Parts: sequence; structure tokens; C-alpha cells
Amino acid sequence: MTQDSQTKSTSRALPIALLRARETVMAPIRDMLQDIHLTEQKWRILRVLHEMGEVEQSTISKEACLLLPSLTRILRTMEADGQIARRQDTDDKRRTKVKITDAGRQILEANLGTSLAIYSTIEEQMGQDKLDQLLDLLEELQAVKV
Amino acid sequence: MTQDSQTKSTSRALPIALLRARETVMAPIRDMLQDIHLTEQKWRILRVLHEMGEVEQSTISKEACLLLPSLTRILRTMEADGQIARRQDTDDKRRTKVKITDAGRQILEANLGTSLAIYSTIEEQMGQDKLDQLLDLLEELQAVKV
DNA sequence: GCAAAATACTAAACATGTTTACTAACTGAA
DNA sequence: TTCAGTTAGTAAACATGTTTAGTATTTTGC
Repeated sequence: MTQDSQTKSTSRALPIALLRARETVMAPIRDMLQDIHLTEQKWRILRVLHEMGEVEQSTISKEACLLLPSLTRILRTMEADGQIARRQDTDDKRRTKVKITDAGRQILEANLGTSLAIYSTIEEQMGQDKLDQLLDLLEELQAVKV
Repeated sequence: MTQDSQTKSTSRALPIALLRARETVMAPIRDMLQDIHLTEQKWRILRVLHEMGEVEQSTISKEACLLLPSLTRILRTMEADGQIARRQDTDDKRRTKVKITDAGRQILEANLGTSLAIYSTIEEQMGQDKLDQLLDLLEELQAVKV
């Protein structure tokens, strides 16, 4: 099949390149998470709450890259499983404040080592410079107005 | 909340940086696709078939970054909608060959311009050099063994 | 040639993604 | 004060993501 000169081949298409790169990184992390019965999304939520303390759901949504309707469902099961706690904000009753529980923190801390080891493997193979460069470029891309 | 020295902040976490960057790029493309009632995944499939001609499903799976069970369902509706055609491979009856139909190609070609315009906007803001550099780094990351 | 292993795909179940619509609560201008 | 507009979150519907299991076919080791 001839390549239309107007068309980027998918191998150099930005969205799919980002997706494939992410699959590479996530594959071993998913293996880790499967062992502890956590999804990738729940792992991201725990990390955000660990970093930021008690925050409202919209903040988690932005930080963990999850739409609010997804977040609503996921937090419901995480609360039932005792990994997070929710309460209504007293100043603004529309808001719900969420924090990580001790149980949630325990799961997180028990697995951060593995997560870091995976990152180290990638760092060893690509080199720290290139990885930093990549993260810089990704941050820059996020900031683009489209 | 103090930052554990062992922990990467999520803002520099590779998986989430890849996800956020992708969201930035995909947002306007999703707008385009919504107008023509195509999902992001179907768009990727049409592009792969346009580039590669008639291929088996496993190939689409790899190229478009879709797991086979997802692909099975998506192709079922795309076939019903007349965007693709399927036939059993004569040499190996396990395989299914898939190709884009004229109707599918028409949808694709009617929208490639918009897709390219979006890419151009990003290129203008980030610069061609940086974007090339980013694509190179992403390719390299995909090749890492984890 | 034949049984065991591998391959290509489908089915089903459950979780999440995505859109639209909705409720409740807050804000701000007249 | 009031009410139109905005914001935070939930509900529901449908599509896709992900895992496990299953079928049909082909390949491989012997």
C-alpha cells in the first residue's frame, strides 16, 4: 500500500506513539498490581492522595487523569474496601474531601519499591539524560493549547 | 504533605506524563471524531488498514494498540456499518483478513485534513525539532525490555 | 503420522472511558 | 434579595479495556 504523502504513518503518529510507549511502561506495573488486586487507576488515586493529602474529587480527577464519572464509581469501591475515606466539605457542601486511609497507605508503601525498581530498569536502558529529556518534552506537550 | 524521597511525584511519573500528554493531543481529535460518529479506536483501525491494506486481526491489534477481545467487538460493528470487510484466510483458517471498504476510506480521507491541521498546530507551538526529538524518544522507550 | 503445544480468534464478566443529563449548592450582578 | 449562571458531583447508557476461559486450527517434537 503506497503511503499518501499527506498522511503521517501511524508509526510516527503522536497519539499512537504515546499510547505504545505507555503500554511498554505499564506492562510490568500491571503485573505488580494484579498481584495485589488493584487496578492502574486505583493505584494512581492512592499515589495522588499520598502526595497531596486530603483533597476534593475534582483535584484527583485532574491529577490522576480520570473523568469525574469514572472517579465517582472507583472511589465508591475504594471506600467500601477501606482504602480511602470521604467526607462532605463544611464550607462548600458541593465538595467531597477524600483522603487515603492507613490501610490504603499500607498497600501503597508495600509496593512503591517494586514500582521504583521498574522505573530503574527503564532508566538503566534508556539513560537518565534521555528520560529527563523525555519528561521535559512531555510536560511541554501537555502545556500546548489546542 | 511531605514528599517521600523514595517516591517520584506524579507530575514526573512517566506513565501519567504519557497519559496527560496524550489527553492534550487527543482532545481536539475527539472533537473531530464526535462529529463523524467515530471513536478514537475506530479511527486508528481505519488508519492502519489504509496504510497496510488487507491484514489479519492480530496485526491490527499490534499496530493500533488494541487487545484482540476489544478488536473482535469493534470490528463487528464496523463491519455492520460497512466501514471494513472481513474474510477467512484460505491458507490458515484460523486467520481473518480485514480490509477497509470504499465507504471506510471515504470517511478517512474526508477527515485526514483536520487531523493534520491539529498536528500542525502542535508543531507550530512546540517546534518541529522538539516534536521529532519526542517521537524518537518515544520510539526508543517502546523498544525497552521490561 | 500423531499427540502436545502453540496460535488466532471469540465469549463472557467485570472495570473503566465517555457522553449526556441531572441535582444540589454556590456566586455574582442588578 | 433574587435569580441566572456556574460549579461539584452523581446517574445512566453505551463503548472499550482487561482478564480468564474456550474453540478451531496449525505446528512441532517424536
